[in-house]
Amino acid sequence: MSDERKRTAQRPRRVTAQTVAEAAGVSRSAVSRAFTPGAYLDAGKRKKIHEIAASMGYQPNALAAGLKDGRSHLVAVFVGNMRSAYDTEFVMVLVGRLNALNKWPILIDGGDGSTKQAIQQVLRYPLDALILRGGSMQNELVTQSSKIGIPMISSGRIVEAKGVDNVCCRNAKGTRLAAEVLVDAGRRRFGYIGGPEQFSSSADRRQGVVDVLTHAGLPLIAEATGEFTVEAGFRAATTLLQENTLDALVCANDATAIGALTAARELGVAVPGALSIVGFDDIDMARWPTFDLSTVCNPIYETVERVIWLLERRLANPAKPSETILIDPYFVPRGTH
Amino acid sequence: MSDERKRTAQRPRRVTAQTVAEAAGVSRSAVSRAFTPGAYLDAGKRKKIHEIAASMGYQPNALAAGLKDGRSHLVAVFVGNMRSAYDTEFVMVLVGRLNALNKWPILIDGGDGSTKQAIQQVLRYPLDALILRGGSMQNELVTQSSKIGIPMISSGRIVEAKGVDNVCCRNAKGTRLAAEVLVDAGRRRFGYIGGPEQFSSSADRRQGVVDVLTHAGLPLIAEATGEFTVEAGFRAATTLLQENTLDALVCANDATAIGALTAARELGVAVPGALSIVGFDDIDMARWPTFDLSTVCNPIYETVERVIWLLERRLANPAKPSETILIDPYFVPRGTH
DNA sequence: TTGTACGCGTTATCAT
DNA sequence: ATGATAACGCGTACAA
Repeated sequence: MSDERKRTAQRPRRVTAQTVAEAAGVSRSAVSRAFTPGAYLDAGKRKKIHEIAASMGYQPNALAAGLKDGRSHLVAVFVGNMRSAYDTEFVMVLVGRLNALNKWPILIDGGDGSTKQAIQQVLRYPLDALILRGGSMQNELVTQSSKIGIPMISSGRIVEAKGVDNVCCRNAKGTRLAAEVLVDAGRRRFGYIGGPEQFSSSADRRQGVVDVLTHAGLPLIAEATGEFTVEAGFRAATTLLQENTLDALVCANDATAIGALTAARELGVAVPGALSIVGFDDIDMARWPTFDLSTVCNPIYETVERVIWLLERRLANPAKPSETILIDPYFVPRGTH
Repeated sequence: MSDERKRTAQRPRRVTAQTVAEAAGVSRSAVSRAFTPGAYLDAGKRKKIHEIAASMGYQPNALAAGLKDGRSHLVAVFVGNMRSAYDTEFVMVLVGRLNALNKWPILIDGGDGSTKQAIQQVLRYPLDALILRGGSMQNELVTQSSKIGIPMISSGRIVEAKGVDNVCCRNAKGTRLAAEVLVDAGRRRFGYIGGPEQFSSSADRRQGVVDVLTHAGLPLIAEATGEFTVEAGFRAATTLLQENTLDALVCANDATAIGALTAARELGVAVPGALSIVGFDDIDMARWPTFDLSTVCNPIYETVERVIWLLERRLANPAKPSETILIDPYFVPRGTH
């Protein structure tokens, strides 16, 4: 009776194969076989077990199965900045693909500082893999989980460590493409709005612009940091445009460019008449009629496809040497250049 | 040797408590106790075990622990529409809160049709709970998991079923607040752009507008469906404004309103001079300088807080009767009314 | 304070 | 084709 009270106060445990076996008058292993494709089992018996299982709401416990065969089918996804439109679009596509493969993405907000303890905790799960999207503070995570032996795939930032595969955009090439288009169109007075310095992608994208300008014998007249956000892009562009006469503004990403575009409009600078603005990433919003932003496409589907591909290869062969796949961005001409 | 080859070809298994115990010259239970706060264990021995564990990269396996105590700390999060800005903002906040509580969110894209099989698969995990965000096709999911006995918390859509807790915005009140502001400001010729019919929130939001207009003795001059997206809002508003003379446009959500705002600008209709436009949700974008959208706030943090609160209460007391918490929206005056 | 032994739910192996 | 049994890694009741 004390036992009974305990049982009702506690959460009722899941229905187990044992219970189903008793209800069906078969052995527990028969139930297990009924749910194992290709296992030897009388067809009628299998059907009967399935029916009883369905009526009792039985499903094999994936945790116990994973304990047995060492595969949890759980994949942690660390997102550097959950407020970035590109990163969230990326994650949503990634989640859909993982779902389709019966891999279960555990999402971790890598943004704030409280993450350190979260890292510890989530690494207690025997993860099939760890996927990193962008971010900067993940060094600890990388060392931790490579010690544990969890395969890692990083995207948006190249991690040089054993057992880490990478998928990354050719950032410098992207801005180079954009800058070339603007130079060819006759633009001569360039400004640049970058991202935070700690991101290597920031440096690479800036370098692409500088390369083209140097080659064309043009100066980079002014630059500022836009922090990768609309608000910061707005502020940076406002300052830049008030203090300089520019005819081209290359931005480190689309959010920044959209902020810059808004600033130009408020200042009465005609886009693209007097000023060209280009972004980077090609997020959904860039396509909206209000913006119609010329930008560099950082292809999400292709990148996710590569991440998934590396994931499957790594799972098939854990000893496979690490590799880095570079994705080619391309210019998307729209209405702001 | 065949054994050895197998071991290197396969993925190396995680370090286990047994291995650490051998390395430290203690029993396996001592290792377990070393990681159990408040367990009896010599302080020096605990420290030594921790050091050795750290050097070997040992962490207790959360799967095995969960198998023992019946709690996986895994929470599935079903997202009805991963392309909705509001839903993604919501999910990101939710994920952060769950992480902080050491609950691990498994994200499921409830959007496309391939989901049915995914539902089956993810329910094999002994989930602590299931959180539903919006969406429509989740009836099967609800019956399935209530049979299994997994607690569910739905947000954005009220699910009438035993064991399902709900958090939902007072949708009609929200649009009522907005419509009242517009009527008080002297607007008389109203249009409405709604969402898809299968969502109850669509009907409720429309009703709020109708209530106010009826009370004021005003007609609803024209309406259309905006599908909750920017593009559809743009198209709907274009048609509505070309075929009618309106001075107020209430939209079912912010995406729709932003589309409508863009359409008004392209048609040369002055906002807010000749036309008021209000949205619903108060997503990040509504605040951006280009839009500066007057809208109804559907408070994300408060809603997430309630979801978390219900989750913890349910976990503490699985037999607790279901409840529905209603959230009060409020009008956010900005530049479009 | 410490070690032994059991159970959590599953699947694979081994007899039958 | 089927049932008993071992093993996966852990926490803990129990005995020492």
